[in-house]
Amino acid sequence: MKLTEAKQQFISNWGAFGTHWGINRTMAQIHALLLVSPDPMTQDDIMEELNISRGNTNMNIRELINWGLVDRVLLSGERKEFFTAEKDIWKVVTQIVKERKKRELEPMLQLLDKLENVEGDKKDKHVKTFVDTVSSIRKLGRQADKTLDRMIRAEESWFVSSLIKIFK
Amino acid sequence: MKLTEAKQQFISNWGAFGTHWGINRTMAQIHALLLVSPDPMTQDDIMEELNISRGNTNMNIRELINWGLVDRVLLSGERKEFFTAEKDIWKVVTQIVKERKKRELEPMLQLLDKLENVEGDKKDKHVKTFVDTVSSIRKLGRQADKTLDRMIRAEESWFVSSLIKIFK
DNA sequence: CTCATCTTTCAGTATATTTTGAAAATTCGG
DNA sequence: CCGAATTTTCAAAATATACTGAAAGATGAG
Repeated sequence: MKLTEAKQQFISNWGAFGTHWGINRTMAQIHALLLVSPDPMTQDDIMEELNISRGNTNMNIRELINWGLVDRVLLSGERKEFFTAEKDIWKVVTQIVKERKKRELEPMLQLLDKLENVEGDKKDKHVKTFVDTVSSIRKLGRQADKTLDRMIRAEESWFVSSLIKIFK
Repeated sequence: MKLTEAKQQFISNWGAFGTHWGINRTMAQIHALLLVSPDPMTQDDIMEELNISRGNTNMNIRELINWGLVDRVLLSGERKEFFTAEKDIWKVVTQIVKERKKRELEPMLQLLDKLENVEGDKKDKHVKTFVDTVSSIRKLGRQADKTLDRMIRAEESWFVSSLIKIFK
């Protein structure tokens, strides 16, 4: 397979993959494109390569920057802004975990804490099932939260090094 | 907070949470409802509680069954079908991981294997960056795949017991 | 076998999300 | 500063996704 085709496939599949994870297609595709591009690219480069509008490109680049996955780069002698993606995949994963934890897990845990204190007689099976379910989700969630914290703090690749040895 | 309100909040927030993970709102809500319900429920119970149509209810229950998160239950003396959700949260997580691994991670790894063998001179920086990126994603993915396999096979709660001690 | 009950399907409709493109705002070299 | 180049915004349009409800299909008690 030729590079052009391979690149095409990578970008298109990464986009589809992203949609299963609550990330929109275009955002994932721009990220994929930057990941496999050796040099920083401009908005126009990206627009042309992916055949998308200026507005769409701009919005999604901004979102990628918010997620900490893409950086604005200023090249001397150039008026335009250039963009580049973090290439260290471990850092990418860490960054995504960090953001999703903050945006999704933490608020959910706060809610569960509150819901666990529902009024009512625990002998009522409706109350009991509710409290038990909420409580077990909360406990698992808290544990996941701690584990992810550790992972984020780890300098070295937790997933790729520690786990291999420990669990084999 | 009263049980009715707490239940309402749990269901509604679980639905919103689900949408960030590629699961549709209704499917997540039905799951949430069954998780906090002590007894199995019929389609009509679910329709009424969530104010959704018969067709929608039916489709989403089926999907939950496909995912292995909900079971059809036949109560003796009853003509109707009843539904119940697995309440052990660890099992729920394991089941979800298993399905998503099969549906998403494995096909992606197959693609990456193929793409890593792209034609072209590795001295060309475009080829090099592409191969390096694909290769590092593939390696991390393979590792995740193995780790998840181990997690799925584990009888005991890998997340809640092993990791606490090992990484503290 | 019959028929009332329950389940499934799916075309049409509604809703939500994404994308466009042109206009407004900003930036910076001269 | 000026004005061309560049970036950003956002209302409208396009697309994708989810939901409804009625009709068709399946089931099982009698």
